[in-house]
Amino acid sequence: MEKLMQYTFSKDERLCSEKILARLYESGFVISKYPLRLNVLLLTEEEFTELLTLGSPTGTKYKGVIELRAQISINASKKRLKRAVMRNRMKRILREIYRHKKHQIYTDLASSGKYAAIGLIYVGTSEMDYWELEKVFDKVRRNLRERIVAAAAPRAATGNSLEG
RNA sequence: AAGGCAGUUCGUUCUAUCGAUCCAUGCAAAUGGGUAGGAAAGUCCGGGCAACGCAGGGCGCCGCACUUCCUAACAGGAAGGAAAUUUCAUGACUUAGGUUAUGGGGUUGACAGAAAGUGUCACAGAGAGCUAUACCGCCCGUAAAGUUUACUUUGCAGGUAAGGGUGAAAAAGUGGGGUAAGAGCCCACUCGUUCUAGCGUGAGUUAGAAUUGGGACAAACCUUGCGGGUUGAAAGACCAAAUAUAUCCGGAUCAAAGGGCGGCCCGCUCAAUAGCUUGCUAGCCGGAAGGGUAGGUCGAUGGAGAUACGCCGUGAGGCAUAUCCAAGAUUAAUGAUAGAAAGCACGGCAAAACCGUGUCUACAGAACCCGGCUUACAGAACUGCCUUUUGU
RNA sequence: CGGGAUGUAGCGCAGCCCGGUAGCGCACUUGCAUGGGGUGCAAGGGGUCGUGAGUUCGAAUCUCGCCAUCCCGA
Repeated sequence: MEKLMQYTFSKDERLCSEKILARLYESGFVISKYPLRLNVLLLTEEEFTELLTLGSPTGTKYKGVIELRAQISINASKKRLKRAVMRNRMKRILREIYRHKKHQIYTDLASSGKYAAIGLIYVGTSEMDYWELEKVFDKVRRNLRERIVAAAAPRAATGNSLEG
């Protein structure tokens, strides 16, 4: 039962704050594996709860069963993919992949006590299959776990640098 | 039956699992329902809507341009006119190739004005534009020479646009008369222009008369007529949050953000509320400038709305009645995966049925909303026309 | 979403307003000069003027429709 609940993708899981997005692309680190590109910004618990209340206008809290650990924004470049149909299709496939795989990222984040803002960008110039893209995503996710573990060890240093 | 052209319509469906968004019900959990196109595209026109501006007129700028109608409006559409082009039939001319006239059908287009003015017409050619132009040629006169004694050649002064040549284009065309040779110089027909009459709402058309008739380009400047206030949903209205008023302008206030003198810069001088460190700080309202915030609601989906039937109109379309509500996101939904079905193509067959195979099933994604235009589009169906073949 | 500009030889550009010959620099080829190379000099080749129509006797140029690229606007 709880397993099925993990596959949701509601508004609270999407990154909407302009402020955080600007910080993400300015000071977040990058994991790149063609045709995907991942911008990640690790956050503290206070920052993340503030982000959640900002997203909902009435200040209502997230009522899901599992605890949220990340917000994501999925994009496809207009320069790489000319047609709007292709851009929409790749974004939808990426969203489905993230929906099915996000619990693995959540467990990685929970093990080191971190929260994250993620920007997932499709930088390919042609369309791809769901299954091909899932393989690439797995590699990117494994890379991300190493980075999270590395960031958890010198915790104070990274936290200060993100503040500035 | 096949192919081509034009037009119209449609443009995949179902099931399972996991989701997204909106609406309704509900305290909640949840349940039920809706969810992309004909072009949503290009952003090429026209409107609605919003803010700001606005005495009236002129100039300028931009756009449009056969006629009548449709429309909220339009550079859109409908019907018509004239033209161009293509095809067929008939007639005439020609040795043939072909040319030309009339009529029918199809297609096409930003079809006002060149007799208001300016400009351009390369190269070639004698000459490229209001009574133009004489290179070759033709003709008259005259002078010289030659001789067959009425001709030839050359020069000079004229006439000539018929013939040659150049060019995209050479100053209406064809035929006849006329003449020294020629010429709309005269005549007939054709074309053009103007006028009159009939028909048509009108563009025009038909008939008659007059007329020598003054190229092309306005998608060159321009002229005439008509239209246009500017900006664009990032318009605009409101709520929340946040901040800092140094400075400048105007006003309110018992008073103060200054006044007076010399022509100006500038200098001198005088006056002023409260506080205290006695020369510094500080007060209200609106605007400019600067700073802060980066969230939400409305605008925003019931409309020049869709469907059906009836009437009017050649048609675009209009009127009346009935029924219906049919996407509404905002880091941006309308999906992903799997499996069937249907269509299509190919093969197994000569055909049908059936079976098998498949890198087949397009173009393409709302972003305030409508009316058009343009462009893209696998495949399917229907209608009209044309061509070819077969049968009667 | 709303504006604007550009497309010409392998590369960078001019010519377009006001129509008639497509040109400049670098690069390329050949020759000369040098013992050889560079440099220099001379000659030469190479362009559907992005694309499809229209106006015109004639279009890179004027007009319209498409295509591609780039730049602005919170």
